[in-house]
Amino acid sequence: MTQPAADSRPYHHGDLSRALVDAARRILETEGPAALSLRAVAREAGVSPAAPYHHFKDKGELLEAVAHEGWVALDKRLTEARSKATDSKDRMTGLGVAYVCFARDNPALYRVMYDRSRDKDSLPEQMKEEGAYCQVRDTIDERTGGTVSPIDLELATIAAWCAGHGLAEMISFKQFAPLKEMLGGEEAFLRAVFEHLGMFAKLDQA
Amino acid sequence: MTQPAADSRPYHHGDLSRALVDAARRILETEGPAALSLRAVAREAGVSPAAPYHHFKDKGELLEAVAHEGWVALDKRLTEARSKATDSKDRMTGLGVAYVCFARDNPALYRVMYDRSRDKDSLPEQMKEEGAYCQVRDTIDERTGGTVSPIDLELATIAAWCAGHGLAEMISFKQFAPLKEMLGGEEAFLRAVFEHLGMFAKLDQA
DNA sequence: TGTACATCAGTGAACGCGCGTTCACTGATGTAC
DNA sequence: TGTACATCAGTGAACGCGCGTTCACTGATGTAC
Repeated sequence: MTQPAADSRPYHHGDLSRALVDAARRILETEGPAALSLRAVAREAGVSPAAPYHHFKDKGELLEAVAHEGWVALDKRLTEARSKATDSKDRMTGLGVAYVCFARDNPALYRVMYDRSRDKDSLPEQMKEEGAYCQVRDTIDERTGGTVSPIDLELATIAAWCAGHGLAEMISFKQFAPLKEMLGGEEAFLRAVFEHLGMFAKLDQA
Repeated sequence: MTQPAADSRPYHHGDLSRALVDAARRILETEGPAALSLRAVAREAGVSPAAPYHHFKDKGELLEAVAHEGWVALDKRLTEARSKATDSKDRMTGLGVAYVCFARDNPALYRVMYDRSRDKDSLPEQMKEEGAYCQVRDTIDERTGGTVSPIDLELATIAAWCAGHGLAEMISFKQFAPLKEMLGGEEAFLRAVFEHLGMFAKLDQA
C-alpha cells in the first residue's frame, strides 16, 4: 500500500550532477544570471542546499560545468550553420549570424560563458584544438583555400570572433530597433552589419 | 585649543555626491566591480552607510552616475585620439585602438558602463546626438567624405562599435599573448586585428 | 547684530534577506563472505 | 541466499557574512525678522 508513488522521489537521486546543471540552465532561462545561486539551483532541483557539494567542489565548479555545456551547445549550432550553407561566402556570413543568434536565444547562458572566461582571462583552454573557435578558423581557412599564413589565419579568426561577440552583446539594444525594421528584420540587420564589417576583406583580396 | 584639526572632518561634507562617485571609481580600480556595494562606497568615502541616500535614490542611481562618468571619459579619450591622427585612415585605426585601450586601462569601469547598458537594453540615450558614439560616426563620415547614405553610415558605425567592443572584452585573454609578442606588442596586435576586420572595406570601395 | 526656527545633511543602530559553506546525521546501496 | 558492514549520497540545521535600505535622531547651516 505504501509503495513509492510516482511523485515520491527516492532518497538517492540517480544523476544529481546532471539534474543540477539542468536546473541551473532552467534558472538562467527564466530568471537570468543574477538569480543563479547554488541554493537556488538546489531548490530548483528539489534537493537540500548541501546536496550539490557531493558533486561539485564549490559554486565555481558548477558554473564551470554550465559554461562548458554552453560552449558545446554553441559549437553544435555553428556546425549546423556551416553544413547548411552552399558556398563559402554564405558559410562565413551564416556562421556569424548563427553565432549572434545563439547569444540572442540564450542570453543568460552566453553571459555565464563569458563571465567565467573573464574570471580566468581565457577562453576555454581546449578551444584551440576543437569546438566553436575552430569552427570559425576552419571556415575561414576553407574560404581562403588554405592559402593564408598561420598568423593571418589566427588574426582573422580573432577579428571575426570579436566582431561576433560585440554584436552578440548588443543585438538587443533599443537603438538598433529602427534599423532592424527598416532592413526587414533582425537577421537582415545582422547580415548588413557583417557586410559593413567587411570581414575578411583583406583575405579576400589576397 | 579644540579648533577643528586638519584631519577632523566637518560634520557636513561639502560635496558628498562627488566624493561618493570618486570613492566608487577607486573601489572599481582596486577591487573590481564585484566589490562595488553601496556600503563599500560609503565606507571608502568615510561616511555612514545611510549617508548616500541623501544624494542618490538607491544603488542604481549611484551606478548610473559612475557609468555616466565613464562614457564621458571614453568620449574624451576618443577626441584626443582623433585629434592626434594625421590622415583619415590613421584616424580610424587610432580611434579603434584608443577605444580598446580605454577598456584595457579601466576594465572595471568599462564593465559597469556595459552592465548598466545591458540592464536597460540600451546605450546611453543621448549618445546618438553627442559623445563617444558620435566620435565614431563622425570619423567614418569624415573618412568617406560624407558620400555615404545615412543608413550605411549608421551600419558602419554599429559594425565598428561592435568590433571594438568585442576586442575590448577579450584583449587580455591569455590565448592572445603569443600573437601579441610575435607582432611586437599589444598595440601592434590591435592594429593587426583591426586590419583583418577589414573595417569599412565596403565604404572604401564605394 | 541677534535670535528663533526651518531645513539640510549627517549618524548609528537595526531590519530582513539570501548567500556559500560546514556539520553531524541518516537512509540507501552494494559488496565480501 | 543471508547477513555484516563499508561506503555513498542524501538531510536539515546552523555558521557568519555583507548586503540594501529604513528609522529616529542630531549637529550644522542659513534665513526671516
